[in-house]
Amino acid sequence: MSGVPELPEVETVRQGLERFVVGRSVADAQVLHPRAVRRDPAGPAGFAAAMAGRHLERARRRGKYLWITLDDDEALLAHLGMSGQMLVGDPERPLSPHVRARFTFTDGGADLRFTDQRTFGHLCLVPVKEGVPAPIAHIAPDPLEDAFDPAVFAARIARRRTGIKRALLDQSLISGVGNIYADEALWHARLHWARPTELLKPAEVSRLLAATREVLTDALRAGGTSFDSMYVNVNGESGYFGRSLEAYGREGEPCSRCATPIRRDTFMNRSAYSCPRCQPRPRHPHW
DNA sequence: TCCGGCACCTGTACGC
DNA sequence: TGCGTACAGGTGCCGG
Repeated sequence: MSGVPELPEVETVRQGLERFVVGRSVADAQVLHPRAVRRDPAGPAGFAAAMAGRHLERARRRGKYLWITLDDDEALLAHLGMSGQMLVGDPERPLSPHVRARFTFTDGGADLRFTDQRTFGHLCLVPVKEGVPAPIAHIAPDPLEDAFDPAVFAARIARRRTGIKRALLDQSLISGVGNIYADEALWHARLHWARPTELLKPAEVSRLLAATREVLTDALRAGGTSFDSMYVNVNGESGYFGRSLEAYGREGEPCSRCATPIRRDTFMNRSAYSCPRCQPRPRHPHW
């Protein structure tokens, strides 16, 4: 199975869309699985009809959301979910079983296929207000955007009453951080995932933010796929699998700083990996 | 308003 | 071998 698209992979996809589909006009749109457009009030037929003939202007991203602007007021919004990919290639090639939506273009060139094994991803045609698609207006900027304000982030963290990892995963506070990079950022910042947000020192919050930016930036650099031809996958498969992770998925392996075995805890029916020595458990954990 | 918990989905790994 | 179950994950939604 290929990896979950994290922010660096989504950015790679955005760049691929910018290169291969932006500037072209949709001839025909097909929805092959209704769940792919479940967030679109127009439904599969309405979505497909509304996409036909549209000109694709720019590919943009916030956190793990992607959108292609269609004009000043509307955009095609996409989330890759757990397994989504955007594939660009020969329009005559056979349809693979997990293609959920397909777009052909008026120039007759390569088509665009949204494939998604586990169907957590989705597409929808949405209004844009002040440069942001309406359904994601509640999402905070991601830490690599100019719009991200560290002071606002710190102030909001201080008002929270929860654990720091939960806060890192809350897209309304900071977007684009998933389970993997949350654990990695916390390891770099030497903070335990259950540290109560309201008790974090300002220096710890800024350390965490710096670590978050660092892991995302490193991943972006390592995950940058080059697109040599139109017929490559516009996805981010060379993402975190190509890098060494310090905490995530390393239960029992020695911490690279202190050699203590990495610990795995159950967290939100999932996992949290940390170094028991570098990231000591707080006195009053917020599980 | 804030917070925690769960539904959604399917391929893979593992135990009996 | 084959079956059943646990697990992986982000996000929207619901209830307290």
